[in-house]
Amino acid sequence: MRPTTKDLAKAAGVSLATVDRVLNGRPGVRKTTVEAVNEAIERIGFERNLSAANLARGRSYRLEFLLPKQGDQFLDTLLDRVDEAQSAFAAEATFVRCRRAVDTDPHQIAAMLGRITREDTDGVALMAPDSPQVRDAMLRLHERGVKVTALVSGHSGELPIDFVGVDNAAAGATAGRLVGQFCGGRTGKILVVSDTMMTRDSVERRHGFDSVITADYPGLTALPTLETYGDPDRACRIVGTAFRNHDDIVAAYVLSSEARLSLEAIRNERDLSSLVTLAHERTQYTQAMLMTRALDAVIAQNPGHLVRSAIRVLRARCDNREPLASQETIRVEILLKENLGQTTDDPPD
Amino acid sequence: MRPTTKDLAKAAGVSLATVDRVLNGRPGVRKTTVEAVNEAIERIGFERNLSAANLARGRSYRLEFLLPKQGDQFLDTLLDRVDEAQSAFAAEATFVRCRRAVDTDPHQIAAMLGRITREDTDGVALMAPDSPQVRDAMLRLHERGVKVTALVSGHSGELPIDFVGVDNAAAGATAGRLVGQFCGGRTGKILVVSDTMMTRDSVERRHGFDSVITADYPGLTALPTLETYGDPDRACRIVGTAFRNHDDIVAAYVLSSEARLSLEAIRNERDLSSLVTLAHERTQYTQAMLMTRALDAVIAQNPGHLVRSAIRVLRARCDNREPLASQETIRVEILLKENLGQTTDDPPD
DNA sequence: TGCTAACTGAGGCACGTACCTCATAGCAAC
DNA sequence: GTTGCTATGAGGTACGTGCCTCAGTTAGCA
Repeated sequence: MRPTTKDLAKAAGVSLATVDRVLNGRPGVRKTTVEAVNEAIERIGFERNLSAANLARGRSYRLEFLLPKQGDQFLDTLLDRVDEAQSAFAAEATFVRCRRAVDTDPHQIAAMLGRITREDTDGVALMAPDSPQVRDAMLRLHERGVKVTALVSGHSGELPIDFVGVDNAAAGATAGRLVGQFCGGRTGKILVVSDTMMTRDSVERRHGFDSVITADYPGLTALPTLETYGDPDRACRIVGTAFRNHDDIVAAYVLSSEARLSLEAIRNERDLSSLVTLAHERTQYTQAMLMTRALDAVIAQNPGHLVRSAIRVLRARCDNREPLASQETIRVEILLKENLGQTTDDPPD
Repeated sequence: MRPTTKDLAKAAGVSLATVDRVLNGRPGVRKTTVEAVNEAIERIGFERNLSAANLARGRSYRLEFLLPKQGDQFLDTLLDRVDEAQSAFAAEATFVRCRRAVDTDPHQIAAMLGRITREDTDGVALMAPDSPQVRDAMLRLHERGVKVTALVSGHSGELPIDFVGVDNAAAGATAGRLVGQFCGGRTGKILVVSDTMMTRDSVERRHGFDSVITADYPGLTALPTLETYGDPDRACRIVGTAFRNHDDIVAAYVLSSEARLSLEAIRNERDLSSLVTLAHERTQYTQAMLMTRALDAVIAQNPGHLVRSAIRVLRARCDNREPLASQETIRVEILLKENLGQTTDDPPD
């Protein structure tokens, strides 16, 4: 049988009350006594029974995901995973809500953050552009005692705020390496397209991508990033112009999480299988494109893991614990046709 | 507040005792009453409080990992992860032990399995060669009421036994695709090396690899698998012979989880950076080789996830639940220098 | 020496579920 | 009407921890 607090009390030669004070960091215990209890913990190998603790505490965590409204497929999967988490974590007294910003306007998002209070929310996971207004609102929210973490895309500056997502510079570098290798010695230009460069993830990916290409593939040149702003007409126009200006485009890299718009614009101009093409995030669309080999590879992050990780980080913060860094690192995944797996939805944690 | 069993009893118009009988599938309840309770569960959205249930039940799971003794690095990481799991799952009344077969001999392993009883073990995760003796012993163990799952490498035949590991055919196919793409149109032979082809994972990887190479890269030919049997001298000898017999080797693929032996044998003959090289599993060695780009890519499976997944599957079986298939799929990971991450040890779940 | 403040012990209730016993109601067969 | 059976209710204890109160002890200080 595992030792209980009772055993611990006996072993440390103190009462249950004192054990309780030490275990829960409550005041009113002499230093020497604290040490005696800690020594006894080591000695008899005491481990808190989490089930009992949770039960007794009756504590609950009210968490909120705040996501952009734009309807790309990656976001849809993310929403599905939040839904899943909702029921999965309910058994652990963790209640997850999800709201989508009505607007991508930073002021709007900042205003939404401003309306959140400790009364109804313990923690917030936010996916939003990197702007001063948003940063400011996050900071104020944090000061009001609501725990905050950035999701998928980080924020500049020294914020006392966690980040749950991939290392986007590494993701970009990975894309760079794959494009470089897949081009196999060919020389020419690389088309780089994104919805917007307003988010930090896009900027970081671009940097990572460039660093590999310029260092190791002198025959390849990455063109300046084209921004579609989510507008199909604009996408076709600027992509068309790029192809007219450069007749030696050998590869295309779509930075942003919404690949479809950009890729379809490119497909208007060229047969995708004649180019080396890379995109981000596993969606119905990118999976289908991988299967037909119109896409050569996809750089992805696991949405389910993102969501669960954000929840774990926020819960840890609510308990004033440090989140386990190693546990919460999100991997940069590389997907080919061959390792997609059977399922449409994202695999495990 | 979440509804409790008491609320459920009231809602269903029955007593707590009956609710308990229904929830735990105990006999002595009329069909119509069972239905009434189930209806009430739906209606009021009752969810069992796991913490309370575990506490009250005081149930524990005694699980055992049985791993081969040979000391390759992948196995070492796996052992580390089992150690980690040991403490991580202790909070959930799950006690994990780990033994290493004293011998790789199937009879020996079968004998070890034969000695396991329900008295001290609820479930076993086994990593062993695919042999009739082992299969038989697994089956008998299963019949004795001990839950069994195969780890990393599966077993042929229709066993009533779970498998936790990657789809090795897909892993091989992924390797094939990468080798093909990285060769970038070059023609020649591919060296394929393994410790042994006695394990099912090696055989499946080879099949997957061949299927992609023959289908999509007619200029490349994969040579017959060289088996080192873990013997450095033998490795050097057979690899040397291969290079003497074929002067157009452009790539090398190491099938087995121990890459070092084979790669060093190859390094004796050629500068690794002049070949496209792929190996399996993330180890200190393969990571270092990736960093120097002596290896072009590594196909990996997450050891931490393997261990946790095996534990979850066994626990589910102990409770006569179905494991959540989607949750337990192990991904085929592709590692390049760029997406290794910072940490030496394996990341998250 | 007394006083105060900090520390400690004893005990109890609560959390939600599991599992036990015992009583009783209903029903059917003889 | 007795017996035997099943279905159900009522009530209890237990699990290990959190958190509370209150009384009692000790240490430090004037």
